[in-house]
Amino acid sequence: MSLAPGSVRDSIVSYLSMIKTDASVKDIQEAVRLSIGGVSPSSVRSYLNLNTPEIFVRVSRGRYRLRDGDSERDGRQITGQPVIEIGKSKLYHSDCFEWLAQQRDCSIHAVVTDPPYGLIEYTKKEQTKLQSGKGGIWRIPPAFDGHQRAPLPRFTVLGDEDRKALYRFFKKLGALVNRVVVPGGNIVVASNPLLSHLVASAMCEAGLERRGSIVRLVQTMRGGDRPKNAHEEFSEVSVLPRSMWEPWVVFRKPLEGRVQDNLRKWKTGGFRRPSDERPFGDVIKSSPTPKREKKIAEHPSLKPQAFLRQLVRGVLPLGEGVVLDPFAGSGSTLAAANALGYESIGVELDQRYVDIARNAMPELSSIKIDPI
DNA sequence: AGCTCTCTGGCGTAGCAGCA
DNA sequence: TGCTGCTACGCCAGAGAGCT
Repeated sequence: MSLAPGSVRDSIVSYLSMIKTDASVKDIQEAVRLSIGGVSPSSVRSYLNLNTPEIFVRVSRGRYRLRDGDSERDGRQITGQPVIEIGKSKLYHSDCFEWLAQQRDCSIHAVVTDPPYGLIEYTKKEQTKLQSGKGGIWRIPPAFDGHQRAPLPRFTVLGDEDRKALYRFFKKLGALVNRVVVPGGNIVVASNPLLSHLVASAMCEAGLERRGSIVRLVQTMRGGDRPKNAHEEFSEVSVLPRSMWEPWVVFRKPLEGRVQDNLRKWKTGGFRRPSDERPFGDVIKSSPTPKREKKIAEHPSLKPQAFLRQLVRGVLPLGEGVVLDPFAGSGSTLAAANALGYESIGVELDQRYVDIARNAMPELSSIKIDPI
């Protein structure tokens, strides 16, 4: 009998995580048999043994349990003190899902974040390859004009299962955020034209209201190409539209009463106008992230301060409250909030980006940007 | 971006040695 | 004697790289 790769592993892990204690090899074998059918007993024994101590702990002869979560293993914290505190900004080194699960209801007023898309691209393995500049699924755009370009994630490598995983990822995020954010709070999530519909439907299913998109007008390197192997024959064709914008999907936690009630009680329920005369608009002219900012914070998807500050300023209608970035990266959103005098919290899983954020946050927030 | 080809490494399985 | 620990091995999905 041929099993799908990983099914024995998933079955063992699922059983041990369910019983939350140790079990005998015999019990584990029986659980695997009930779960996925007849499996060679030696496969189960072998799998347990080969993955001890990474995944399993051998409690005694013939007895195994699941190793405790990552947070215990690599020193990351779920709650506790922030690892970086600059001005009114705090950065926690943690898994944001674990971190959000520990937070009080209604303790955040807005969320601005650029989550990891593709997921594959942001796994530890692919990140290591990206940092080493060799291998991996990050695509290096051609240097046709003599300029070296930064690696881009290849969203097209996502298959059906990856898209389902992405949907689950955003639904889980939406549910956690929905509890932690106050009624009327804005949640703005960076996306791209190929995946924004998935983000929107998952977050809405989690209970958030979709409130349109904010368009970051920026020339990207995605799409626009002529048909492969027929460039000359179809020189007038672009297979996929060249992306000249980036959608930031806007959600709102359902209001409690009227907008004015929310504004009085929670300080949320709308966007802050750039000026008395101008409403907050859904198109923000932008440009690629300036070199000097990339030099300060070497993160593959760093967004420019000029753009982030307009966005972060807008999400707190009265300029009061706490802005959260659960995928803080090198802390650029926190830097923008700090420059505006807003209170902000970031959560970042990767120690390397936390290390970068330590210097990047004060440096990015001290950059002078011309008033809007 | 997307296709194709090569080849690595993860995974499942078989089977033997040794322990309880 | 039965169960567990451990090693070797083969398969194949998918990573990596090159090309258009």
